[in-house]
Amino acid sequence: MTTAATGLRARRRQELLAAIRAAALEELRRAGAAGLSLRAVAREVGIAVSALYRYFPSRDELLTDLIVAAFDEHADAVETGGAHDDMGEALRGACHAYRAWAVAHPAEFGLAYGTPVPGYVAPPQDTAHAGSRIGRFTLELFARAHAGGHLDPDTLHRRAARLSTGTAEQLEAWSMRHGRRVPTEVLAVWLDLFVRLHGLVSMEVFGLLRPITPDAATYAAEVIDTELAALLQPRR
Amino acid sequence: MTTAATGLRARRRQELLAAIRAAALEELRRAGAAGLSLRAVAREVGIAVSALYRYFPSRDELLTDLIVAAFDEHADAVETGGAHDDMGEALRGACHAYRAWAVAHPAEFGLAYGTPVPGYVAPPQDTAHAGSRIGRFTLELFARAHAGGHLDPDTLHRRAARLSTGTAEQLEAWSMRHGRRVPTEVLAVWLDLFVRLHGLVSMEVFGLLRPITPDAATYAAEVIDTELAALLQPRR
DNA sequence: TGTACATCAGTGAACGCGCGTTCACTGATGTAC
DNA sequence: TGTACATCAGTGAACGCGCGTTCACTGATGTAC
Repeated sequence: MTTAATGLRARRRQELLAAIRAAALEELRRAGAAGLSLRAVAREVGIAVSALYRYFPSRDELLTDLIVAAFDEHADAVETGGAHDDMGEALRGACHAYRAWAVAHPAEFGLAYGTPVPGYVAPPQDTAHAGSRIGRFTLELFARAHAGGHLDPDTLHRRAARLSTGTAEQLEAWSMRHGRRVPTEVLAVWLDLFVRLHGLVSMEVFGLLRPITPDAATYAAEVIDTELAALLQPRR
Repeated sequence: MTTAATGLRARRRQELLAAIRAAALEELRRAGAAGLSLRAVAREVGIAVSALYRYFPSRDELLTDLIVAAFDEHADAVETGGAHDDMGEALRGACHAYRAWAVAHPAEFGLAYGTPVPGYVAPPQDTAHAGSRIGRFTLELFARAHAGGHLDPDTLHRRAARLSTGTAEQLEAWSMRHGRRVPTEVLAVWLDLFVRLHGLVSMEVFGLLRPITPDAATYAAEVIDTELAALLQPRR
């Protein structure tokens, strides 16, 4: 007799899986990726250690799961933040969401984008898709902004003037691989913005900005404004 | 009877200390900061574990020592790279040295600037001085470039227009603390460059650029060129 | 609806391991005279 | 220069601990008839 559309066992399994993930995140925050311990996770959930092996075949698989989840949540946040019809608002929203999620989830951010965990290599087939979502989404924003004539031609020209053929080829290969055809200099300013934003956020999250600008939120807003002002058409 | 100006014991002590540091770096590369183990270090040096306690009172002190050394070596590299009379060359050299050292020493870079080691907090009085050397040196370069009229006034004006009073106060407090009086917008473009450069380097070192631009060196040179071109007086 | 059997989730003990730190020790280096 | 003593660097065993993973088990959930 099936008790419901999805059986009692299946439902309990989902609940416990969620509890395990939550406890693992807690542990990640407390002890870091290298210190994440199955026994501590089990203790927190209130089950035997060995029960974890019904959910994850090894500690590394649990780590991979957390990494993929971090990428996905971060991408969800950026996509939500970038959901505007006005292109300027969309880009601003995406940038601020990128930062806001990272600041609110430093441990997950560090896990996904920080010092690699030694002795652990994330299997690319698992993480590649989730890890590239933000890149694909923001590139799509740039493509739309460019198509709509919102990008400043001077900025594009200046960037094109410094673009090497080597970089151009790599950028084009990447965008092709993700099915988005876009002028090369747009790809270049897209990556430039990304790099700057990531530098800003990782310096803040890892505490490197604290001695200089303790109130990093204000500074972050300025950097995003300055960068977008240089990128977007002055008249709008 | 003293056998030399610095006694036999003292000399041996220095040698063994150097060997311990070298082995600890090796271990850092292999196992990461969280996995750095005194026993493994002792094994590699070929001494008993307990002997390490004659050199470092605890594992954490050894970590602190490595962090300070990383900051210092990085700063040495940047100061050497920035040693030019021509201000453009000096800034370019410093930026490239910043990146080159990081790419050549990924483990040390990650230790100093990456995900914090959980359960370990570097004592500020030990790391603050070494950790701020690069900031102080590059700010000095900016101050000289500005004094010599090498910074592009348009860029400075544009940046000043977006500068909040909050950020301005924090930046000025920092520069005062390090005894360098400089116009606020110069401080702002200095930090902007720093953030961008750090984003570039940490994305490369942590492998985030690999899927996009596998040949990161070429892209890095472009970013540095683009940024400096916008910063420096067009005529030179 | 009721019964007999199969599946499967969670248990608890055990394995072998490496860890940081302490401590009483020994033998070599350094010092006073 | 030679001797007696003090200092100190390195040893090796021991401590208590937490770890990932395996395995035979039990009892509850699900299925077939």
